[in-house]
Amino acid sequence: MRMTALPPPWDSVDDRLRARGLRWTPQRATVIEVLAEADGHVSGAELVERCRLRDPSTIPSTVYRTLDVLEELGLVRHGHGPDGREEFHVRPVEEHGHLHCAECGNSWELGNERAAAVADALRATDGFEIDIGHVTLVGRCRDCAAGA
Amino acid sequence: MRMTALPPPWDSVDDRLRARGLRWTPQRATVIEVLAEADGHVSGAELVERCRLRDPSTIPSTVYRTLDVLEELGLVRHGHGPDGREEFHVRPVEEHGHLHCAECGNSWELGNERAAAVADALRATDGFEIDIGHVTLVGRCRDCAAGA
DNA sequence: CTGTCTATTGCAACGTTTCGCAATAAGCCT
DNA sequence: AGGCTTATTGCGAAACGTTGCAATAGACAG
Repeated sequence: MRMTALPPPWDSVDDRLRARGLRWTPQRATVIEVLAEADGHVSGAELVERCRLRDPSTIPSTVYRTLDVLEELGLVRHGHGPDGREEFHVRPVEEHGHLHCAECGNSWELGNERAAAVADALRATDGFEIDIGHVTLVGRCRDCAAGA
Repeated sequence: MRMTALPPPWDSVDDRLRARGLRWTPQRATVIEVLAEADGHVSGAELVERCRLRDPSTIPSTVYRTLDVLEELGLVRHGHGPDGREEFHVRPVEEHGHLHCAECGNSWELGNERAAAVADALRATDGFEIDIGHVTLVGRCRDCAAGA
């Protein structure tokens, strides 16, 4: 039924799972297919919904457990949006963070170099290596701060 | 039934509510009493549980709604723990952040001055005024980073 | 003290995510 | 192809929060 082969890094997931004593199942294949088409950010609920589109018998807990496994393989990373809900970084091409303005509600990405400045500040004071992509930093953007 | 008056800033909450056209109710009094004894950090679930101890008829949604109101008055601030769950900063004596090591699971507070370094780094690059207390920064602590 | 206005409550249902457990089915060996 | 082992699944329940709505009850004016 599948017309095209999955693009890397998704093409060899089945072998990588088996190499670890884990198993390749149709449910996992569904999640992988959805992820392969979803580069960027997706919430857990979105992922479940898209899987259900392909396979109406999809069970949420299976999706979440598959995501856990894929995170161990390094294929996705989970983080948390401004409201604390789960958010998955798919195929993280580049490390980046997220900013969210509590006043106007807008969000921005925090690119590599600028994220590095934050990471450096923490490393210098605490020796702490922050995972900048894990949480959404909340505060007020330049414009809202100026207006208040 | 209450033996002692509430300490500031809790002593005049009723008047401050009324001054805004809001109301002083027994349910809100219960939440205030619990908060007055809980300086520091408390999760939403803990707050509900402690309220239920005083008043078994406590309803969760009422507690959460009261917390929203108190946040508007500036008496509490909500944030998110490493797992994204809600966490309330009660009577924030000093602004501070939180660090959590994903490897060893320990957590630390990020005091005023060190938090300022992070805030400065962001302000310099984006003009973004971070609310450092809102989220728990996740990463690896000095020891875990060294060991890996 | 009574009446009016509307903020708040209680309740029930929902959304997101996690967990335990018994049944199923991958993977592998012969 | 058949059998064994155990990773996964499906399912139900639970934890944490949020939301809509009708009923209740603060606050204030007269």
